[in-house]
Amino acid sequence: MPFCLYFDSNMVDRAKKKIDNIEHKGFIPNVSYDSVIFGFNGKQLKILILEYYNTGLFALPGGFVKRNESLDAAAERGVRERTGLDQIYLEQFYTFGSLTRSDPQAMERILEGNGMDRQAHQWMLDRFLSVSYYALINYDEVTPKPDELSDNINWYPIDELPPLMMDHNQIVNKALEVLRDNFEKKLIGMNLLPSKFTMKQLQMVYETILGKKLRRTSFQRRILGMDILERQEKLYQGKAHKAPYLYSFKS
Amino acid sequence: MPFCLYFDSNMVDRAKKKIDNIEHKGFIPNVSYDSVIFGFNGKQLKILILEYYNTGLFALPGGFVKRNESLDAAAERGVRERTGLDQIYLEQFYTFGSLTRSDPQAMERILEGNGMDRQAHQWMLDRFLSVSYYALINYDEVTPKPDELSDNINWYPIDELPPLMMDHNQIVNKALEVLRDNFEKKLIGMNLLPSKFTMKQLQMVYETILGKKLRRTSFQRRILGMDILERQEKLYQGKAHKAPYLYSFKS
DNA sequence: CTTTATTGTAATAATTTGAGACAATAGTAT
DNA sequence: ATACTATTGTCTCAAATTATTACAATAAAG
Repeated sequence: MPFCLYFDSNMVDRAKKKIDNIEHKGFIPNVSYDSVIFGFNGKQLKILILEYYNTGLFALPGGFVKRNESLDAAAERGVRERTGLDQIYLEQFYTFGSLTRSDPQAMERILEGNGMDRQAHQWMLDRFLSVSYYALINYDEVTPKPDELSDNINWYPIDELPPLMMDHNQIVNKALEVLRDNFEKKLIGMNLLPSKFTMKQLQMVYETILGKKLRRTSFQRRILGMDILERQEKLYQGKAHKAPYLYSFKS
Repeated sequence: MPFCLYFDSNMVDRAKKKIDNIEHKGFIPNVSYDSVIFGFNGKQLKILILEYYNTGLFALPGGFVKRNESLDAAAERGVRERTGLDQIYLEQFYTFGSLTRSDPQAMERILEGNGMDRQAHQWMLDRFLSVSYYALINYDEVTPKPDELSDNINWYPIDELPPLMMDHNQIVNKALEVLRDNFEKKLIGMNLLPSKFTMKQLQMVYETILGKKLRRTSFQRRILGMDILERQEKLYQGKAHKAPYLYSFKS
């Protein structure tokens, strides 16, 4: 079959645009984002994991960056679509770009499992760099929604994750590392709790994320000393002991 | 001029490869890296800045990621090419992806200034995400080398930077922020010094990066208490006072 | 009205950090 | 030779911070 071996730059432009339309659907090629969405159910730290149709493959929620969309906006859009929440605490933490991270075979299985045309989505089989974000959300406010390619989306405790596709387990580990590093420095614990919470709940969050027991009195004194909490009404839990105060974060 | 409006996927593949060769020269499109290369001359913290031929434009050293090269390897290659050094302390710190960061006009000036064909390098005028790294190197061991597009490469004190193109000033600011956050936590000060150094030199590094004076005695006690230094021979500087010990980092 | 588990805060002990003090030098000046 | 000067390494004691214990104040149950 004859094919033009030389074409002028005008033709190149047009061909490129054409191929972009066919192949990338207006997305930036070779770049994706993945998000590690953390929630806290009162006892355990959990993250949202997708399961793709008919494949048994588990993955982090993620997606692609539109040509006319900022990177942050793409990640925000993704988390909003999965959780239904606006105004999410979201932080970029690393960009993964090893040569071995992409897995075209797994991607093919996902396309097949969804009955999608392999050729029309060939660009998805290419190498991708993943810009990774973590989000902290209020577990109780969320009804997770699967994406177009997936069956299922569920909370998994971070120490009971299934094997994830590609390097997603590694991404989760890095997210945890960075979260722990940033947790005290940036005072972001509130994002995992409802707007009003007890000191005990806050302490549980800290203990779970830092992975160690904290002394109740020191914790209370330290947090109150930071002058970031506002004391609200008492919470009567119907338990036979002193009722705790509720607190909310200032500003 | 007639142009094929529909082509089968095989043709798409071949066309894409062809266009990649013409346009991206084997690089991943829409992704670049930039590096903030820090050095310490004994008094000031400096970074390496490029000046492009005939444009008056200043920029961070950077480049593109080859299709068969990991992201980290690309950044390492870049820093190695600019500094001549192997085994560099290099850390990825953020990926910049706003819609406004790319500046095709500036890019055109650079291509023109270098007498390069605008059409053949049109891909460079597209939108780019920049994965940014910072490097800490031993100032005295380096003879910086300009890249293919630039005239000049020079050390600039971080508080006397010229206006840089695109969002590069913002990238430097973020690098400084992250460097300061990581500095004590990761004990990376040694990378800015020769392998043997005095306590005073190390203190100067800490003071410069943290931006505050430290108490000599407390600093010495704290650092020695960390048990990360090995004491070496004394350094006779020909000065009329007690000679300091040299230290090196353990392991 | 006593008991129980938990909460809020104060008091005290332990540890870390700050700020001087001081002896030991390596060269210079006398 | 001897005294002088600036700097270094280390020690001591004070100040501040953090850990641990103690204890009174509940809210509901028995």
